[in-house]
Amino acid sequence: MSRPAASADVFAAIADPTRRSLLDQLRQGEQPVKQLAAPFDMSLPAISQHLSVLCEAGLVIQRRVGRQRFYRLNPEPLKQVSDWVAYYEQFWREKLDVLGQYMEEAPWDKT
Amino acid sequence: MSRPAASADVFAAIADPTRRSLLDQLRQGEQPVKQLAAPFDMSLPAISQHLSVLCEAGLVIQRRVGRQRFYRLNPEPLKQVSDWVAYYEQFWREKLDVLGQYMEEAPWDKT
DNA sequence: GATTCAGTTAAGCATTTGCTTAAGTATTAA
DNA sequence: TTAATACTTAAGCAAATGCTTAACTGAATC
Repeated sequence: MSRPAASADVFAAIADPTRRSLLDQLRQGEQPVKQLAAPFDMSLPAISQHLSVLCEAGLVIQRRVGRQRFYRLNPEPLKQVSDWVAYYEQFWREKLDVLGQYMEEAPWDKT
Repeated sequence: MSRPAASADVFAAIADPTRRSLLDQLRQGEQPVKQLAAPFDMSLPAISQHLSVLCEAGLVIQRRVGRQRFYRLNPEPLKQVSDWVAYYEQFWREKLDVLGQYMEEAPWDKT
């Protein structure tokens, strides 16, 4: 595979809620910066900076069209996160199973 | 369910590699701080601070036994991460599928 | 050519983060 | 009771982060 661009830490990239929102928004497809920035109460440079963090993490890819910059999702690096968290999946499943049983057996306050 | 303790941001908690290591280590079971700290080239207070970040995120639970503090994994909050990343799973699968086809058809350098 | 538009880059700043060493708190052991 | 153990908390600091405004670049339009 053609080396995923020396990616900076993906975990750090998705730590910021604004950046996660940007990724979420990009699920709808490739979009120019202005459109991506619209939902945020934040300056354009701030968004631009977030996008370049995502870019360095390999999570988005830039494409220039005239004076616009379209960004699109490149979710591949998220596999690292998925793989890491998958190890824990069994643990919390166990835990929820046990809790589930517990809940069934204990008919008091469940808030 | 008994409210997961007003948890601070899980994504931020797992952004730090030391903290991820601590969690990884805790998969082997409950351990006192000294044991958890052993593999790291870092002061005990530093580890203690990382553990309290994990604690605030609800990812570990403390138990006092004599003068020791045992920490154990509480992976439940990771479900947030798992759920979030799951949305992207389809995207990168698509992508890898396409890439896979491409690779099969292109018998040149695959480093 | 001059202006507008889309966006980035630069500079500055307040806050947060990740560490350190030093000091404090329980608990056990001598 | 004194000292050692197993930590945490406090204080301080350098570096990183997330934002801002101002200045720049490059493409489209007038």
